[in-house]
Amino acid sequence: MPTEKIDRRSLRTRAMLRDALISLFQKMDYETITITDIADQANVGRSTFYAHYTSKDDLLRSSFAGLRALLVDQQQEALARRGSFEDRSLGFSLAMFEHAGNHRDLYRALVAGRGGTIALTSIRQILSDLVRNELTTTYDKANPHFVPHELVVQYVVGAFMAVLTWWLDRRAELPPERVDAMFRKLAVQGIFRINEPPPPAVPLSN
Amino acid sequence: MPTEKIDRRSLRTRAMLRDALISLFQKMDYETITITDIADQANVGRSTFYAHYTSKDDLLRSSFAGLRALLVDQQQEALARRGSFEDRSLGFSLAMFEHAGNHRDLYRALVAGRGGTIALTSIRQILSDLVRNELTTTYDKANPHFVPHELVVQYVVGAFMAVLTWWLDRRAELPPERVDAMFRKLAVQGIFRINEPPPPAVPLSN
DNA sequence: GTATTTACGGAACTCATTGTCCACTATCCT
DNA sequence: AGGATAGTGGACAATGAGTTCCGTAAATAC
Repeated sequence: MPTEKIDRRSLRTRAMLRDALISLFQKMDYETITITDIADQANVGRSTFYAHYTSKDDLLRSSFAGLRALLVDQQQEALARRGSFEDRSLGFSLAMFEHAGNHRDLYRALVAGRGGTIALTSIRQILSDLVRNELTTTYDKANPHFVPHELVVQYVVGAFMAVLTWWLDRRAELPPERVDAMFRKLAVQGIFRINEPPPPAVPLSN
Repeated sequence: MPTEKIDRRSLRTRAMLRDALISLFQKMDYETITITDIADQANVGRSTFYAHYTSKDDLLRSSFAGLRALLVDQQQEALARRGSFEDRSLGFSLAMFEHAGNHRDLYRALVAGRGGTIALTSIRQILSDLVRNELTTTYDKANPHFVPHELVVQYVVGAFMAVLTWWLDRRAELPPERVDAMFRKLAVQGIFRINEPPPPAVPLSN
């Protein structure tokens, strides 16, 4: 069992520190937040902070456990569905857009500053694992030995992260389903046709 | 004329500061570099630094002028070429891979640390401008009013940056032409087929 | 070539933050 | 209840950010 009975006090203060960081995130840039700020906001001694986390980054990184679980679920569910390849692929996408949309303010604060780096890196890491896993069960069989596996993973996740941050910067005006559909159309058609001949000339007539 | 005759001494010290930062980049993380370090490395007074730049970030950002010019050239050249849509599209890609490959050590140092953020953001900005410009002359006509213009820009640039950093992390083993080809195949086919029906079922037989 | 303008150096100073330490207290666990 | 564990708040040295000032050096203007 992974739960090694941690003292309630520890759990409490850790939660308070997490919440404090999230609160501060909405008020100021991540970089300008100091350990003192966090400790004050959490009503906790500064030395207490160091008893649990080694740095701001450490604290931030530790706050991405739930998200991973959520996305893994969604992926499993999508893969288990019937339907075309595109319907079942990239199952994390919609869930991620929705999650980000629901916590829009937080995410936008995250993405904005330089501190977004850690957050985005964490998310990127989670998504990379998902995509990598998904591709081993699908893409590989269809397109063996053509483009390095990991290149496709990075391509897809990079594109996704870019669309996600763009969407958030735009105040998430488009409904999640729409962005999701657009992203996946771009991505899936790009990924699964690389063995085919190039597309025809551009249809200027219509 | 944009050159407002700047004192030679200024030009010299600015160059020395730039070089100093680049040197230090190879030795230590961007975050751990201090203004003092830069000034020392450049053999310049610390106050002199502040006479020219307001911060480390400011200095770093100012070091991306040449790159932009190079990439714009490449794009123009590629667009002027004859050939298929894919051949002419995304003309910055190969140039960027080659530039990064030639200055591999520097780029890898840039990408590695957290300070890469500023560098990567600068590059991302440059590339976004290029792609946006390119799409207004091509993509728009082919796929009007379907996916927001800017979404495609972000999608492409995000994917590119991800592939680029992955490639650099891998010590740039693949030749630039290869990565370029792979990236553009993924990107172009993904971008220019969004009006067409979905791809056929996966060819498991072969 | 001289005068004027501009940049440089370097020290001094203020301020904010980090990270560590310690003795004391509060809380939990069983 | 009593030992273990966690939290408190203050003191501490160390580091770096910016700013200011003034004497000196170098470039530019004419």
